[in-house]
Order: sequence, then structure tokens, then C-alpha cells
Amino acid sequence: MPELPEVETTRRGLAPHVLNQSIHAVVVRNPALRWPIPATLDKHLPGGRIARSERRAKYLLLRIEHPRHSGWLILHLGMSGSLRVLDADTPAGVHDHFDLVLDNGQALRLRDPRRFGAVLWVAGDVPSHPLLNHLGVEPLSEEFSGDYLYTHTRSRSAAIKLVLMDAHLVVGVGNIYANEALFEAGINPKLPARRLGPARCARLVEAIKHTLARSIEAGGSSLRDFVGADGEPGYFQQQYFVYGRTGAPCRKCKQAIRQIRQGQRSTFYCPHCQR
DNA sequence: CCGACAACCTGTGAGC
DNA sequence: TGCTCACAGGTTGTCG
Repeated sequence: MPELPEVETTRRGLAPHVLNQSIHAVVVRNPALRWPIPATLDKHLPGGRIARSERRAKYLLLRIEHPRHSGWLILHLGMSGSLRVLDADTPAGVHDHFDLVLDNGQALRLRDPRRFGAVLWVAGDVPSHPLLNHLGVEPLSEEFSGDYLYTHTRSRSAAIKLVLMDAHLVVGVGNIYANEALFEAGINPKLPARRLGPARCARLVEAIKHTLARSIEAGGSSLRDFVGADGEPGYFQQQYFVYGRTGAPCRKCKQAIRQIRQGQRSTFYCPHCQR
């Protein structure tokens, strides 16, 4: 489920429930995620306090202040992960792999059926980690501009959609929003990136920011659903223009939406509106 | 440096 | 109804 808007919505939804709470215990039911959940968490976390919550790309970062070993807990939801706050004694489901039990009797619980997610620990003041260090710019930051995209695509012959999803360039643009942003910008996803001029780069960057921001905004209305006894977080239903709409009429021109394969992922586009 | 592709794992829905 | 197969929102790692 999680693309950047979902991760950001999750972060905002959890924050009021976990910030300034102290950690009582760590429960690992199944450590076998994308990488093993470090056994050392048990040593580092209890007695610590959750001081901040940040997001970098699709990583959720919890700052843990601890008398002896402060650091950052890194969470990633992979393709199927979700986080909820509930009573710590709520029975765990089969895919509830990890709990952060708080002193107030609640727990932050990670559910992840496909186990592509991650729970990692990095000691120190800065969330530096091999997984974070090579990441490109944040899509909603000022750094990500038309100029930036133009400059960094001059030698890229790969299709623009694949380049958009390259996290070395810009992070957090997943399959859904790559498709939707390209539609909004009127750009054919198969176009080699280097063929885009400054104007189309600028339009595409604006479209990416707009689609992401709109989704985050929409997610805000369902934040209450992140906290509860059971059920999935209430991710907002979104009205997509092209994603998942193979064969359906384009919402602008009525032509049939096409589906192709690019880099082992589905691409959806309107052959008339996107050139 | 760049691009193509396999891999990690489980659930779900389409089609027979 | 039950089986098989393709595919699913992410990311790393390897190879040419």
C-alpha cells in the first residue's frame, strides 16, 4: 500500500500518540523482514523516549532519547506494511511482527504480510545509514525543481517514468504517482528522459508535487483510523486518472487508457493526452 | 555511470 | 467450488 503520501499520513497520525512516550519493551514475533530485525533493539530501546518523528523518502524515523544510547529507529513499510497504535494486550495477528510497547500501556504495532518492510537501528545523532545515504532529493522540497530534473536527465536515455522512480534522483515517487503525475503533465511515460526540455521538466515537477501534496491532504481526513483495536488503517480512496484504469475512458478525452510494462511494473497512460 | 532483470514474500482475483 | 497463475503500492543487488 504505502507510497510517500501514505507514509507521511502514517507519520502524522502516529505522532500525537507516540511522541514523548517512553518505551517499556520491544516485542519481535518474526524478525525475518527485508533485513533481520536487530536483536540489539532489546538493549537500546527500553528506557528510551520517542522524541521526534521524521520521514526521509519512505522511511519513517523515530528519534529515541536514551540516557546511555540514543539513536534512530528506522521503519519501512515495504509493499504491504502498516502501523497502528493500540492497547499493548491486543492479541497479535499472524502478520503482526513487531511491537514497540509504551509505558502508557499502548503499543506501536507493525503489520506486514509480505515482509518487504524493515525495522532497523542506527546509533547517534543523525539518521545516517547505508540505506539513507545515497538517496536523492525529497520531491516536496525546493531542491526538486524543473532545473534539477532537467540538469539530471541530460544523459538519461531511459524512459522518463523509470527515471522518475529512480531513488538516486528523487525519492518517494512510486508507481501510482509516477503514472498520475505523467498524466497530469501530459507526458508519454515511454519518452526518453533526455528528450524532455526545460518547460516539460518544470511542468512534470509541478505535477509530481501537486499529486503527492493532494494525496497527503486527503489522507489527513482519515487520520483517526490509524488508531484502533483492529482493521487496516483507513487509507483514503483516491480517484485516479490512469492508474489501474486499463481500457476505461480517459477522464479528459474519453480515449481508452492503455497498460504497458516498463521495468517489470505496470504503466498506465492515455495515448491521446500524453505525448 | 547506465540499464535490465532477478530476488525477497504472501495475498488476492481472474480464469478455467 | 477449487485449482493455478499472474500480479501487487518497494528496494537491493548483480550482471553486462
